Amino acid sequence: MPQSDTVDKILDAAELLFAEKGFSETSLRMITSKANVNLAAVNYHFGSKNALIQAVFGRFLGPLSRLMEQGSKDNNWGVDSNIPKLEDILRLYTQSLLKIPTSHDNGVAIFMRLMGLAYTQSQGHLRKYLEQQYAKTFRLFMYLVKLSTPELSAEERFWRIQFAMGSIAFTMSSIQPLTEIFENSKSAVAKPDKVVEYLVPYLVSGLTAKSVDE
Amino acid sequence: MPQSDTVDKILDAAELLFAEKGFSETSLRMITSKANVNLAAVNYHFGSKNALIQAVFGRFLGPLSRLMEQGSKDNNWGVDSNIPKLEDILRLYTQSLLKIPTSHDNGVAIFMRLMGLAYTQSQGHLRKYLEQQYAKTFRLFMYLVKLSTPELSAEERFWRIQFAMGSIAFTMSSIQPLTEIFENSKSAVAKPDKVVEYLVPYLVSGLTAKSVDE
DNA sequence: TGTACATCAGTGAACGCGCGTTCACTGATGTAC
DNA sequence: TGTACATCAGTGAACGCGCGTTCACTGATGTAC
Repeated sequence: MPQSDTVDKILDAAELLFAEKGFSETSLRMITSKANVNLAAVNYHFGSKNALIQAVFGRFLGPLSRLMEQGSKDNNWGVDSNIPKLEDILRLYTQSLLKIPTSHDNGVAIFMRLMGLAYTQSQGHLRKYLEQQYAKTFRLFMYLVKLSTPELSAEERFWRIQFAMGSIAFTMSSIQPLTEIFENSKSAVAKPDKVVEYLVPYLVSGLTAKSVDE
Repeated sequence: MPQSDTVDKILDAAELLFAEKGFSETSLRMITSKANVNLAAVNYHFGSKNALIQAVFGRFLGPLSRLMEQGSKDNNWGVDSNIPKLEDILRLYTQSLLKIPTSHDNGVAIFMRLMGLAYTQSQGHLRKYLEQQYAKTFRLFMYLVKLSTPELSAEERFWRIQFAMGSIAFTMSSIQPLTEIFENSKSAVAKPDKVVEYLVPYLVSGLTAKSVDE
């Protein structure tokens, strides 16, 4: 045991409970008792519940955004009129998701669920934090999609990206009770990499559909 | 003024506040003070906060599910090998959404936001209520989609419908701060019927994409 | 090497607060005879 | 028509509870001289 793993124990427990119940519905008492640490330890190490929520996101979004930006750089996308194919962008981004190091078995499903919650639960502080921290990654994504779908109007592209975001954030977040995800699910169906296989062609086809503007 | 409009005043206020903040984050005191009614009136008329949440959904899902089932019947879908086109199914369903009578100007955006919240916030009682009340409507939809996409495997169809649900539920629910939806938005972009115009071809194209199984 | 002090992770108990719900009560309207 | 009672919408105040946060404190480890 390292000299202090209290911080990680809190993050691990909080991640699971937030994903299962949501932010407001998870109390610090639930988190600290699951993590086997003192109630006051959260405020000692993180300062507040809101700061803990942000730390949970930072722990996986940091690596994720680095993977995505590195992948884009490795492919020289956007450099010297090197235009990426939409499918390759989506595949890089979804594959990056699967590569994040996680502390639980179903880490990816939990991350997707958390991203879905971040989108829909009105945690003003969290929205602000995510915008500040990851605006760069998001703008890069928008730029690459723009390069690969020149036929779309800016407005239609905007909406289609929103639709696609919805598909992704929702997918594993709310289909079935999370208990089924946590327990070793009987059906192979819920395996994240399998779902990604289904997701990419769906997204490509939706994003490149014939425009209604035409 | 009718002899008692307290019930409606509560539902109107609750609908707006739930859409804006979420269920757990909205207190009965916020609702009753916005509605200008007594705090105890919620428990008097509805019995509990959970029952109020369900009533808010019932008020618009009732008409919606009737519109959808009637539309399907009018088209004779599924009768005498009368197979609907996927685009027509989606168009009927999204048009039904736009037809629900609402008490506010942005009623449809609010409904979509609420559906998104119902999906993602872990309100066990709400999930149970929706399943009980609207299982029939949902099964009809699944059946029609199955008729119109015979080329998909059951598994891939299942996932694609989940993706599509995600797009719909998310779309207007979380794109921009709701304040912008409530205020007379400067951009015509946020108009629900305009967005539906964009949504349908996206969904059709995604749902009918070439299967990865092939 | 020994002593004094500083730092820091962690703790147990309590704080005030806002929450959903309950309860005794009011006052208006309807009903029976 | 008048009186007695029942029904029902609504109310004001209080209830106990769980919440996030705070605070004084402990004890182990590191540092200075």
